[in-house]
Amino acid sequence: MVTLAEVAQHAGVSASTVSYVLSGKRSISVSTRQRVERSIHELGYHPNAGARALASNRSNIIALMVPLRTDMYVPVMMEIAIAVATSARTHGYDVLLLTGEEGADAVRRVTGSGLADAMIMMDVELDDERLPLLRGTDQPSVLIGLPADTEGLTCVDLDFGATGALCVEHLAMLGHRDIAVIGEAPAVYERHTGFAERTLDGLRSRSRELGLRVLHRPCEGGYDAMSLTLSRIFDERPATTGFVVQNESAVEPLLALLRQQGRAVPEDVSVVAICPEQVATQASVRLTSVAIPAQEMGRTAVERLVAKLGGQGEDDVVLIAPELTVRASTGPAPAAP
Amino acid sequence: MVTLAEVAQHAGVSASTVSYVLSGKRSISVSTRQRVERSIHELGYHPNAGARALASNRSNIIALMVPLRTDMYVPVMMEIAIAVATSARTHGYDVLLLTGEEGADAVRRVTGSGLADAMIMMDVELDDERLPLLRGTDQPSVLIGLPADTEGLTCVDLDFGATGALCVEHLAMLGHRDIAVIGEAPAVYERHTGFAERTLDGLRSRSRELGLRVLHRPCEGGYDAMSLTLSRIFDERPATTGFVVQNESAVEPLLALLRQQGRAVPEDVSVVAICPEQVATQASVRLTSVAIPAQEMGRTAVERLVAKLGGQGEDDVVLIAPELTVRASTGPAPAAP
DNA sequence: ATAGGTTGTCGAAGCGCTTCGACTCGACTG
DNA sequence: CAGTCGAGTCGAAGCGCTTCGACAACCTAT
Repeated sequence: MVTLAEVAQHAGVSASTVSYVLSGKRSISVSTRQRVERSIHELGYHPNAGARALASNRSNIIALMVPLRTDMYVPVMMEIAIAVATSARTHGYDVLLLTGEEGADAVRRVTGSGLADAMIMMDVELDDERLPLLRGTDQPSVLIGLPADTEGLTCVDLDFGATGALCVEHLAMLGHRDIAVIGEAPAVYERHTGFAERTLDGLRSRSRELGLRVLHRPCEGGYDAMSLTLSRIFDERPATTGFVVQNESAVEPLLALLRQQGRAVPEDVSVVAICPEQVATQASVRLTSVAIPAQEMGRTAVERLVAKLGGQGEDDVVLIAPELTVRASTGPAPAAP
Repeated sequence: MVTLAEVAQHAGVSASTVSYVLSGKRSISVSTRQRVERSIHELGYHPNAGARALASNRSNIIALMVPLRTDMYVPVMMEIAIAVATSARTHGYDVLLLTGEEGADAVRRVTGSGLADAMIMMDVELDDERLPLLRGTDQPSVLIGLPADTEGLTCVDLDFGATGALCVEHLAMLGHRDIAVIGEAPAVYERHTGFAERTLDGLRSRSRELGLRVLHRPCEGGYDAMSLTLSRIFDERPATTGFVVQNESAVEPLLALLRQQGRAVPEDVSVVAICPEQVATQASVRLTSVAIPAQEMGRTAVERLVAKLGGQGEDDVVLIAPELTVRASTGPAPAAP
């Protein structure tokens, strides 16, 4: 293993000079710099991470806590994780992958040991047990998701309130008056991750302004659950012509069931989904949808964190504006019979 | 930040004694151990990761390289990644998340800097550019996936050859004679990740032994591609009654199209899928399938790696035996008309 | 009683890097 | 021309930990 000292000797300078070439914290003459850089290259030198962390008190590692529940929003999570890893690298950081399993202990361990310089937490619950720890430490952190109390925290999330509003605006504009919302599984509401409630709040208050009738039903994914939910919806509100779907795994069942009942999309009923682009474009009907901007969320979180590490960022909440893409699943409401 | 020395002082012993309490590498009297442990607890001490890595030359970190392509097998990848992170923790390791983006450079960087003690590589291609590096370093590594030449490498993967064979055996046993294989997207075959070819090889050779006719067609997922592929299959082999599907995103389209054509599953045609459990159980027909054992793969990879780090493991290939679960999508072949 | 082991503890020497103060040398100022 | 300044470089002091050799203190076997 090549060390700084060997590079220094090879280049005929002192170790500290090599260090300054690497960090750029003091000026170095062009000739020296080039000589050192050539030695580094020739010897294939890589600074030892441990030594560097010890001496500088910074590890250049960002910890990323992902939820353990692998049964939900998995593609979105993965996309965020990869976006975090990729952007972190462009800022000179590596990413340590923590699962939610350890919970608050993981936070203590990582901050206590100096393993990571900062932390990104995904899938934050409204009243998360890890939040007091984050507030109590001087280690920078960014949440992806929105807890109940954001005081002293930096959060990044899609503006789910605006997302809900946007969906019903689109349907209202097309003349739909009776809207059904296929929500996430009841478990999601019970866990209070918040985003589902926020969507609903935004959607309801905009509907009220627009004079729409809204029926909300949580729904586990899959055909059986969807079938039951759908028949109940039409029992209760036969005039329903617009659907907003937030549960990815209910999308395809919904489309299949509507087809089966002889209701054409978008001629008879319109469907707006809140889901990743990929789901929207690969469904059996190309879906009008509000995308979940996973990449942007990951990238933004890293940028915020790096700013804080540089002493510049301040605590605040970044809500990403939703964008609705019109595809083939929405159209004008049918004329009343 | 609490240091070893502070713990030592608090407990009234020397620093080295505290270190030996922590590592257990020398015997310590019960009374001293208890005193030290109490001090550690009271002060909330966590060993500094950088200092430890520097002094011991081991970081207790495992690097995990995931593919950058976020468009494929994503849920499986995520499940593996989480299984790796979780198992690694039970062995005292943390996981560093690397994306494929940096390619071979990432391998050099991580091994060169001592950032990680070992490495797990997912989505290995048949002739991967990173393999020479892995062979050339003394850093232990495990691949998830199977390259062309496994000499000097440790690999973990599902036995895709046996998987293909198992699928056709099941169909043959039910009396099906004409089998169509809906393969992965052409891009997968072109990238030579290997698993798709191995499935096909195993499937073909077993079919030959069983006297089955096999028609293989690669297929991008989605409805349009599937529709085209399906009509070509029935044009060429009208007697087809058995399907093996390896492309997750073709599963639902296939079922929908068959339904639409009036072919009942499993009365008229049988479908076997190679996919994660979740896809099999959530599809519109509960699918007879061979599961991709993501958790087991991740766990096994970590166990292998930890064994190698302990100087015990040897290089070899671990092929996980496939298991076929019979559900509602396969049944006896219809009597010939 | 004495040589030889064990057991438990300590001190000190690093691990490879960053960073501070100090030093040299040439260029500029008044 | 002396004094001042900035640019460029070096030496040395740690960062917090592990680990080796040393050394008491005690036990066992002769």
